[in-house]
Amino acid sequence: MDDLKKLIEATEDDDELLLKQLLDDISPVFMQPHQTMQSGSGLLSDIGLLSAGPTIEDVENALSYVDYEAKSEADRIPMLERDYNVNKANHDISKYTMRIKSFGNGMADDGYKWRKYGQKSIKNSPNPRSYYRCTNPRCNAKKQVERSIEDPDTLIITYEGLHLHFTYPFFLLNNNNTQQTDPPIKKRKGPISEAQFKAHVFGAQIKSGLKGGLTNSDSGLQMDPTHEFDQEPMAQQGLLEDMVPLMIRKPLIDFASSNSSSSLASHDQSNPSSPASPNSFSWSPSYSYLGLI
DNA sequence: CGTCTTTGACCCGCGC
DNA sequence: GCGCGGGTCAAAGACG
Repeated sequence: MDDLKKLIEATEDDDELLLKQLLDDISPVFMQPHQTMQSGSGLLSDIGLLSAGPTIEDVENALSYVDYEAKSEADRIPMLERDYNVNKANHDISKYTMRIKSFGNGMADDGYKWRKYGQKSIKNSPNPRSYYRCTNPRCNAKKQVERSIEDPDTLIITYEGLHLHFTYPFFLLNNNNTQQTDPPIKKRKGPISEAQFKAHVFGAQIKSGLKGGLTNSDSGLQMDPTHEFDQEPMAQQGLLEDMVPLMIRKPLIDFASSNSSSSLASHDQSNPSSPASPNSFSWSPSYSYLGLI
């Protein structure tokens, strides 16, 4: 509960708008996915389990998609090592663990802004693990990064929770959403209600997680250039951002619905140079907060 | 001077 | 019940 409270407090007041958008997005489209959602009895219950996330299958598909992309854009994902691991507890994935080749540099930089909140040395490993949290107060995403013991060039990155960056941007696709609000982010003022918060998260999860089922893989990447993307220096190094976002993007394909977009990205991104260091890793928070929802 | 990172302390779940 | 180890907090420091 405390966590929830904190999160709520952390949200900004323009969240209401965002919430609305998110809620609007909870359309059948989002729900169609895999069994995780459908099988569940209730939407809420499913979500409560966090099952709203993509399934392994989705991830795999997405990754294969990545490969595909790499061929056409050789420079974009070259450093990715396809080898990846997906941890999942049920059918859903609430956490992504992947290994990528970091050719020496800060490959852990996914272009998003994360705030490092801890670092720990891992037993039997000379390499410390770094903990990152998304800087956007509305986002509970966390990320962990550590260097592989066996291969120093390999980074093990784990994303946990839904990263808004991975979701919103993609909803802009096709439609010009008229209302893109991009609310300028103000500093938090009033907290939103718990219900709102949940709804918010809920919506976000659904989006991002959404499943995959989407069939068209192509659309995943085609986002409308007009939006914030243009300004977003996202994939500078093509790393996590390439992977994770893609994983989620692909599935989203049709979600054009949204409008949400917004801001999040621009907000955090203002600073192109990302803080991530070569060995940092980050992950995000998560569902646990809602845990309950 | 504000923001972000560092780092040790603290918390908590888990296995013995 | 206790110790270990991973995850988080938060004060202090570094940096721009």
